[in-house]
Amino acid sequence: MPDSPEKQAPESQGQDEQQGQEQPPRRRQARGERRITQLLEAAATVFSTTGYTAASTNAIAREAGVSPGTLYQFFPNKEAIAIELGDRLMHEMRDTYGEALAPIDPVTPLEEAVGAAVERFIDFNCQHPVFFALMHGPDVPGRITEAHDALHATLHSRIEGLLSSFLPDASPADLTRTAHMCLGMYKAGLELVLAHEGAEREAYVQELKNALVRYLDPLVGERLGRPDATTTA
Amino acid sequence: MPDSPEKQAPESQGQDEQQGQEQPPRRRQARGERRITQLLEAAATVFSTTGYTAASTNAIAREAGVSPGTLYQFFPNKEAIAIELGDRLMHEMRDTYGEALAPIDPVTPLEEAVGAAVERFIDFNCQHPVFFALMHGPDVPGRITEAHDALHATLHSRIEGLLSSFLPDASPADLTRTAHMCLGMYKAGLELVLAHEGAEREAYVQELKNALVRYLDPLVGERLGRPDATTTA
Amino acid sequence: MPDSPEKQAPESQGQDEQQGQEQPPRRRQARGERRITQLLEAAATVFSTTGYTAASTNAIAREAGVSPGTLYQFFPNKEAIAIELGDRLMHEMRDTYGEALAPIDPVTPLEEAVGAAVERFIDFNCQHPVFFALMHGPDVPGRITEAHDALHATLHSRIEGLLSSFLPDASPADLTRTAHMCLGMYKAGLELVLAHEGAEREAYVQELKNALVRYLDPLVGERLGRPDATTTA
Amino acid sequence: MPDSPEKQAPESQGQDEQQGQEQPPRRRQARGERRITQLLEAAATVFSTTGYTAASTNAIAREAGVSPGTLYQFFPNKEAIAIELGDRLMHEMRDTYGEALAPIDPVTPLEEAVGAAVERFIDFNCQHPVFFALMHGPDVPGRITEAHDALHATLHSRIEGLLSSFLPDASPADLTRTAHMCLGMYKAGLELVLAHEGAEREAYVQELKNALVRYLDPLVGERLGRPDATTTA
DNA sequence: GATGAATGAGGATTCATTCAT
DNA sequence: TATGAATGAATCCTCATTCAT
Repeated sequence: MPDSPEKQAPESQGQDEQQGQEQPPRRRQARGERRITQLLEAAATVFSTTGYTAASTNAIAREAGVSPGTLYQFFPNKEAIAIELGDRLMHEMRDTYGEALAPIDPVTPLEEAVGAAVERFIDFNCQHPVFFALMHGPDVPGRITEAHDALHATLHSRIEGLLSSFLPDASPADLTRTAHMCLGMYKAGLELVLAHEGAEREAYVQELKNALVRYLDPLVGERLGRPDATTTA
Repeated sequence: MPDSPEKQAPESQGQDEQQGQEQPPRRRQARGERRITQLLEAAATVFSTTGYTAASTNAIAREAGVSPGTLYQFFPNKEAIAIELGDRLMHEMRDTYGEALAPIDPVTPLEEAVGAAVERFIDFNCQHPVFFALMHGPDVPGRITEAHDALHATLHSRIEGLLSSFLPDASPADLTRTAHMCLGMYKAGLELVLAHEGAEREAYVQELKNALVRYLDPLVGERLGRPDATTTA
Repeated sequence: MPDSPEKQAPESQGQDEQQGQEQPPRRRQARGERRITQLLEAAATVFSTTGYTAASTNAIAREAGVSPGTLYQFFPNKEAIAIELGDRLMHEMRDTYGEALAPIDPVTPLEEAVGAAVERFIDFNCQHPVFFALMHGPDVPGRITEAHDALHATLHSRIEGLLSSFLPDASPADLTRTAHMCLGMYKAGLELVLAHEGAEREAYVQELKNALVRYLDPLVGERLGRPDATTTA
Repeated sequence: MPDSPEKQAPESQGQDEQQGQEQPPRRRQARGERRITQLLEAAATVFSTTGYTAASTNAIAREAGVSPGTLYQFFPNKEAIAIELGDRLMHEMRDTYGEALAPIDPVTPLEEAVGAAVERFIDFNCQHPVFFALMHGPDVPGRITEAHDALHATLHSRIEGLLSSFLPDASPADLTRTAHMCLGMYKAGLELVLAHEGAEREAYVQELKNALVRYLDPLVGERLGRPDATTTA
């Protein structure tokens, strides 16, 4: 993991520290920050192109136009790159869409909320194709991968947050489960959406929305005193 | 499929070498057949342990207790192993559960049909953990892998077949799309199911069933002139 | 060779040896001989296709339609195959063209003799493309290869024989040297001839003849009292 | 040529690391350059020992005393090594003997010119035994190898250049053909020369000269108005 | 920080050869 | 004889990582 924002010792060799910026060490940080961004962008490209497992650190360095040594000056290994990349993605998602996946007015109809969330989710993926690669991660279920897991956890908690306003009475366990199911459906749907184009893609988007709305609808029945809500419980 | 084109299988062979020696002149094929089975079992283990991408042919050979050369006498490469493995899995699924995923009596309620299919699907996966690894395949979306694709296609067509009896009026395109969605939901749900145990696992099984039933229910409402389409309860 | 050529190989059950051919053991030999021929033909194909060094015994066996084990029943290794192949080629050459490369009437003009020899040599090569492969052999000069050397020696002695009638007064050492030069030029020319087609090929054939005639002409000058044989001095 | 595109060679570097450090910032390239030289020398040894086809990259790395990985940092494969090696040989030949194989004074007698060229050619080969290995290349005629072809083309064009001053009136096609023949004879003769030692070697050298002179003599008859031009007939 | 050279174990795959049947 | 399975060392090449400069 790259140096956390501060944490940045002036290190050795101080020959160009003369010009009086208010924080001379900042300079260093800025350059390092640029390198990191550069590397992460390269990693994003490589991950989405070849997949996480098959991606090589050398390939990432090459794509970034730096030497392998440089890469290892900022990241201790491939995993760390993925983690940081996931982190930044999550931050960007938060910055772009706010704390919850969608601002939920309690009276927003479910379809609308789900529809908006799906749209945003897909948009985000189209702008950041790595997202998909990281979310699927190394193709083994048991193998726990920090990067993948962190991303997953973040997404999960966001969805949980979103759902909690729709399902205020659900038990935590149920909420967690429902959020997992939604995330799973999201991922599955996303794969189908990305695999198609044009009208067919739109059809899959709609299908994903349908699946989610229908899945959630019976659960939110109690909201606003809807009378028919008979669900699994 | 291993490259030797004879394929004169002694009929009665299962996973082990019990079968008697009816045809002495062809005994050595039997040894090869056994090796193939053994290699495929080893591959299954390795694939499920490390994932398809990270699995190495040497690891498979080692797991099977043979030399790398032996593996290559039967399979030209990793992909071929996966293909054959997928093939055999599909055959076994067919042998176990019949041509369609479930025999569908037109009056079978949707829940029942879906429930049974899900149960079987999950059972099958528990008995053949490779299935999961093969279904997820290499972690890149674009990269087409024959093995993965073949498996996918087979599953998809089976689901389509199953659905077609429920949705006799759906257009082919809709049917295909719906089947894809179901398969995606299946896969997503399976991942969750396998990630849990005991009661929690059961809860996820139920959740998967719910998701599928609710997704499909509005589509099959017209079946048998049901006017009210109220399902889950 | 009583076995009909159908390839019916009943293999290891010896009940049909009763019918009294005059030499029962002959049977075996005949079959073996056929196998050997078959293998040598396959080897010829593989050698000319991939070159001697890159040719593999497995490939030869496959090309011959037999198992590797069978190949090793007749030849102890790749080298032995090449040797036998070279041997048979030499015999065939002898059978086809007689003991010397050309029947040399002492009054045959040099051009005619050389021309005929070149033609035959090239014809032979076109009918037996392995010849070229074997003659070039493994691409190292020092590495002594029995097959290649035997072939070379045979060719050399044939050329020597041919030359001796033209150069009756040459010392053995000179004769040997001249024969080596001729063989070298032959080989070099052959390579060029084979690399071209049509008219260009013919031009190279002519060029090869020219080179040889001009090279030899001064040496045979004394024959028939030709007066002009002044060469390099 | 090794893949690093900078190539900012400090000019004065020979086989060893004498040159001073004018450009400190680029010193590490020098190490790489040294490695490349070292690898090429090792390759030269291996190629001449085992032949191009049988040479293995691992053997080259071993001979150079480095790990296989290091070799691949500079060359993508065996072929590339051969190409670079051939390139450097051609450059060295040019540096040593000038642009044409020999500076041709129009009045130089043919024997003299050919004799000098042959001497140089053979000397060069004795100092660079790889040359032979590269020139013979992979032992299959059809298989085109860049390295071998490049070397051949260079040599051919040099010979063509040399010949053109002797045969100013020859058509391009004839010139090309004649050059090919000369090169072929050179190669064949070289093989014989290298296969012998002492006086016998000298005898072969002489024989090669004879063959070439006699081959070319009738073609250059017209030069300087020599009236006696007796050619092929 | 930055470079690029270096590593060596490990990847897939092939091959000459042997062996049980 | 013939088969084809088996071998294991050797092939080429890649990769994550380290290190001297």
